Amino acid sequence: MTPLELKRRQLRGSGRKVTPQRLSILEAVDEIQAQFTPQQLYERLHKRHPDIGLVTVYRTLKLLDDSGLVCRMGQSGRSQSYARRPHEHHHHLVCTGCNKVVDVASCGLGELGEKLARDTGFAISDHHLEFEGLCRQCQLATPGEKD
Amino acid sequence: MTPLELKRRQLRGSGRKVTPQRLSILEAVDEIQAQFTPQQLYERLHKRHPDIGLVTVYRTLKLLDDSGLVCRMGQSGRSQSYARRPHEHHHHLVCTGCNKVVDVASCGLGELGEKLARDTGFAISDHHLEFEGLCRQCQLATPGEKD
DNA sequence: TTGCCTGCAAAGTGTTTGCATCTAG
DNA sequence: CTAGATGCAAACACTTTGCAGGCAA
Repeated sequence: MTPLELKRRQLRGSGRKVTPQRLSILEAVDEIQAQFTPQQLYERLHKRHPDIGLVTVYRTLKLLDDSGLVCRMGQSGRSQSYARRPHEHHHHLVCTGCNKVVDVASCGLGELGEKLARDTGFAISDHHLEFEGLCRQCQLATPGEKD
Repeated sequence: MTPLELKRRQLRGSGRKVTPQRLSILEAVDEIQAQFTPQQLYERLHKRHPDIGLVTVYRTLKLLDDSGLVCRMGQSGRSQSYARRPHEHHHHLVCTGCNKVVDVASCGLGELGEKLARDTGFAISDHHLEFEGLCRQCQLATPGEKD
């Protein structure tokens, strides 16, 4: 199955209409290694698809997040940021230099969660974990030099 | 040393001027068990100190975060939220019912971090961990009933 | 054909800034 | 006395919404 076909199914699977705009957005999201804001995705997208509006990007990202096809991250600067979503339960390792996002599958936090539940009486339902640091490339780059 | 005196020193210690507004804000922050937005803190503060403006709350929270006296959390709804900051390295357990924030001291993520560093080549500098669930009181409250 | 989707422009919302005034040190 | 702090109002930036036309199913 081609990647494009996969995306079609993912969209259909969440009960949405498959439009060219949505496919383009899904495709672009997959290509981006770093986290991105709606604005950034729009700019990138605009080169190849000048017909896609910023509003559609906003609406589609929210929709894809609801459907679990992209991952909403914290805010970057003043705006909300997103990243591609590859796995089910996962966490992130974010490069503070270039914003690259690496996915972390295992976290081994089950035990700590249980201890916390015992200690605090909370019924713990979820957790979020994020590591940050410099990726290999950014470590090699001259300190202070960006891009 | 009185709590008030402690706050004075904390402010002075970070090289800031000690103003009545800042003391009031620090005091109010300490009283709030849950995470809060600048707006919410302002409303609470406004009852006793009608002379403090919303802008000052924004500016002061940012300043206190820079000085490590409050803790910036993720965004709650559309706005940035904060919480009091009691320890050095710590994490949060947030109640999804009432927004109460419990601090978690130990996290035991050192090992996982080292493994990640080995596997990915990242120079990991920090991590953020947050648990969420229902606190005891919210579990007891009739489901669906808020407040 | 029908209901969801899109793009534009306008409206919202939370946050920041300019400036005159005030005050802690 | 001086640099930093405050409050107001205006400016901003990002996001959402209303609406007419378009398109997937």
